[in-house]
Amino acid sequence: MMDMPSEAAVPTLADVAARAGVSTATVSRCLNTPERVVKETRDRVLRAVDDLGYAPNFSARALAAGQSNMVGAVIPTMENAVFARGLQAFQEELGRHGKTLLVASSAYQPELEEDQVRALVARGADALLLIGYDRRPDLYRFLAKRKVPTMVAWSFRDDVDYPAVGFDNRRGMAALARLVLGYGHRQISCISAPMAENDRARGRVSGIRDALQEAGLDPEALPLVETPYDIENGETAFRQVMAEAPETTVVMCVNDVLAIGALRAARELGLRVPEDISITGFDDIEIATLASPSLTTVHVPHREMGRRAAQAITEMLRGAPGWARVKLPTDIRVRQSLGPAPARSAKPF
Amino acid sequence: MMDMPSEAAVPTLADVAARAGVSTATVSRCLNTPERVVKETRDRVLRAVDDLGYAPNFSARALAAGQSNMVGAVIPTMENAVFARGLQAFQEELGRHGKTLLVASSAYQPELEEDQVRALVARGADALLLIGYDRRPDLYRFLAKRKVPTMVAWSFRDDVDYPAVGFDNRRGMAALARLVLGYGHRQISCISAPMAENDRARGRVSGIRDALQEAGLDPEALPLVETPYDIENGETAFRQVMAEAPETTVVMCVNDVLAIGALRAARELGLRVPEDISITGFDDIEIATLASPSLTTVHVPHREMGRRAAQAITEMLRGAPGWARVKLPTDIRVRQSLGPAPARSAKPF
DNA sequence: GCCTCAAATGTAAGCGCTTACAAAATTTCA
DNA sequence: TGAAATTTTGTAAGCGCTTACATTTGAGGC
Repeated sequence: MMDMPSEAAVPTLADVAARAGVSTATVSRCLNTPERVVKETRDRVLRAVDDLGYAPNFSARALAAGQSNMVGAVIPTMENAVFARGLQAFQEELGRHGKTLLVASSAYQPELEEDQVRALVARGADALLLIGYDRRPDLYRFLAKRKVPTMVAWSFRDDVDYPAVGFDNRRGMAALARLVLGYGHRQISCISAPMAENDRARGRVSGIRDALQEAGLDPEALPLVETPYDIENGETAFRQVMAEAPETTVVMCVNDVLAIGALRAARELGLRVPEDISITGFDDIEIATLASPSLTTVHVPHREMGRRAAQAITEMLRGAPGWARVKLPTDIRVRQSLGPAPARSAKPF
Repeated sequence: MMDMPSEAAVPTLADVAARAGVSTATVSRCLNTPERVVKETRDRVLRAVDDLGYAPNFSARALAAGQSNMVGAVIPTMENAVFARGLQAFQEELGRHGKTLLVASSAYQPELEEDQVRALVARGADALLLIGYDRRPDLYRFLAKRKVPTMVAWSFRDDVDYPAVGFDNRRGMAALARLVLGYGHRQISCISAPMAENDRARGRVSGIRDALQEAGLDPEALPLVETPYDIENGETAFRQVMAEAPETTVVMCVNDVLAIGALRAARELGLRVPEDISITGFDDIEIATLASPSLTTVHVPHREMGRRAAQAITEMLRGAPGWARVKLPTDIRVRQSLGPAPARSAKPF
């Protein structure tokens, strides 16, 4: 090995051109628009490419062509499975269209998300995938000014005219809440992620309230604890809920991770699920089936969402007219953690 | 909105220079080596940057400077938590050093991994993080030729002189196997991921054999089923193991995901864990604690590995002498899924 | 006050590629 | 058969930035 004198320098387009006896323009065309080059020349060029082990320099290409074939995504976290599955599908589909995915995570911090977005744009991302709608108008303005096609995922609102591939968090949760009510529960409590910067959490909580209202219950009376996304926090929150609203018969969590925590806390408190108390989640990630008892939750078509998002972005990049808006359906997976409301001795009779 | 005539073009270094009344070189220096510019000028330039909302074009920067400040990582899969946690830490630490992470996944396919590596290099990755040692010499040669500093993670071998941050898969598993033997088990079976292209799986299986040998048992007699990384496959494999070696008292799986599958299959078969059969995993990902019974497994310091890998790569990039080699310790987490070997009626006595 | 030397800034040459536009080669058709 | 139309290839001008090297400016010493 020992550092060859030089020679071994990385080959460039010009080297290929020289070896094939053509101009750099022709080599470039062979690589990008082969049909515009006569077969004989093309073969010669491709042989040179092979011989030299040439690989294009994407920075140069991006600079010259004014586009990078790279799309960026900023997700709240890489640490759990919520986004992993959808993102994997997103990446696969992008790959099919010759594009690369550049992922960044914001750790659920809005300022960090802004930084990451700007960084991705600076790095030349042709388009962006963002999670949910909640962010400062500034950022949207920046994106519009730079003309970076952007798409929202994991959320879908009929009333906002912006490219999106997602589902209706509110309706999905409302459907589950109706089912819960159907099981006879009247004392519903809720554990939510912080709602301030998170339209998905907000939507889900609203969904519960919608169902309460329909059932003639007071939506504002819903006992609610907010806590960051984390199993441990789910445990703590469950304890808090049970302390504040001991008559609770079902705890609806806005995501599976919190629900798993709640499940664990219930066990520690000696409460049987679902005999003594029911618990529900949202997302239907892997742990929902693994937990025991397994978790009743709202299923989200993660992979399809990723795939559709990639297709939509590809179309936007091709300058397709109109805004891609795809609303996917969610459905409910009834598992062990939800049961009929117990008759509570604490209840007045 | 409606497409402003032009004007709104993205500002460049030259625009900033013009507005600040300096040369582009000075602006560049303000951004990259501020200490080489006198304060007064610097302030003026930075104000111009702000006014214009200038953001550097990284493609151009990468092209001109010959380095991208981007490091790539190719992991076998994004779909489960094994790599997510470590990668998150890796990314955070890189960010601290002003570098960005570009992730690609190979879906456990060697050819795809090669493609991804080449793609990352073409995209200008300054350095690469790869999982495990197993890959064609070709690729290593390519990397050496292009002089891309590369580091192996999630695996560590004393006998291979290559930058690595990992742990000794073999020793880690051997330790667990010794513990298992200590519980009185003599009929050990194993479920492994495909070992052909996966040195981690191979190492772990060897670890079991080491312990068997020490205990005076025949390491070659170990019943072994290989199957791809997936919960369902773990279930199937468990059934297969029990069919082929019904006297088994403990099934050691080379990772938690397969172990979870085994756990589930055991339940379906009406076997109590750990009373009738014990099951162990490797990795200590989240589901290990969530499963019920919880999983006895080998704990891997994922976050620290990611962090250290980032530090090591940063050093290599700074041209630090020698090869960064960090071997991290693993330890055993004893949980419910491992119990004493049952007295088997099938045993001769 | 003048000269030396260091610090600050400017000049301009690329980095490797794409792509208008021009030139050359080939085909078409009267 | 030759001019026009068409296809293929070449020429060269950037894309936005960094960085040797040249130049200017200012400080310090006598």
